[in-house]
Amino acid sequence: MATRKRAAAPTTRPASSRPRRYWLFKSEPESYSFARFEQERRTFWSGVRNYQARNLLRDEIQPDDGVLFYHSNAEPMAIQGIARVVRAGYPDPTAFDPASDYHDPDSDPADPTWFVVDIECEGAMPNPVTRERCKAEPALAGMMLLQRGSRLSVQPVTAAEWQTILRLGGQHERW
DNA sequence: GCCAACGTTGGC
DNA sequence: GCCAACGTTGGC
Repeated sequence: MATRKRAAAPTTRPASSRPRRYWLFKSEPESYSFARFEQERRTFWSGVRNYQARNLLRDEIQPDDGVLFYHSNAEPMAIQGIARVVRAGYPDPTAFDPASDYHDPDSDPADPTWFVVDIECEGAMPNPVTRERCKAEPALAGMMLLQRGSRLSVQPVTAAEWQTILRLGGQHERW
């Protein structure tokens, strides 16, 4: 730092002034389905054990951001609905729970390795947007989800992709 | 720091 | 069930 001041300037802008961003969260329905999420209405997105995804959960994903809920390893593979981020990243409690499938004994509660965000259900797609449908849509050709070898379970979605998917899903009035 | 072995993800 | 792609681990 070039100079020292008694009070440092804020290093981040308030979340409210930041444009809304969009994300896609993958879940295998056998593990956690959109139907269950719809019933529960709110959940914390636990169990992510990949550093790239962790960085997004910890640093980038903010309240009011939009989330596409995608079923992977499923029939059909599809974006089933949308959610809204309601709490920014905080340490993943399952990492500290020896009884959890996601337990990570190397994660120190004083310096946590893994993070979650809270999301709230905004509703199912009237027409779930299948992976096949996405692949057929030229506007979605650049989607991370569709890139060869892409397997990030929490990934960014552009505003244009978001709008396209909501339109295809019949949800475009909502946001 | 390299890289081979291994484990996982997830579409097909 | 197969296997390509990717991430992690650990010996050196």
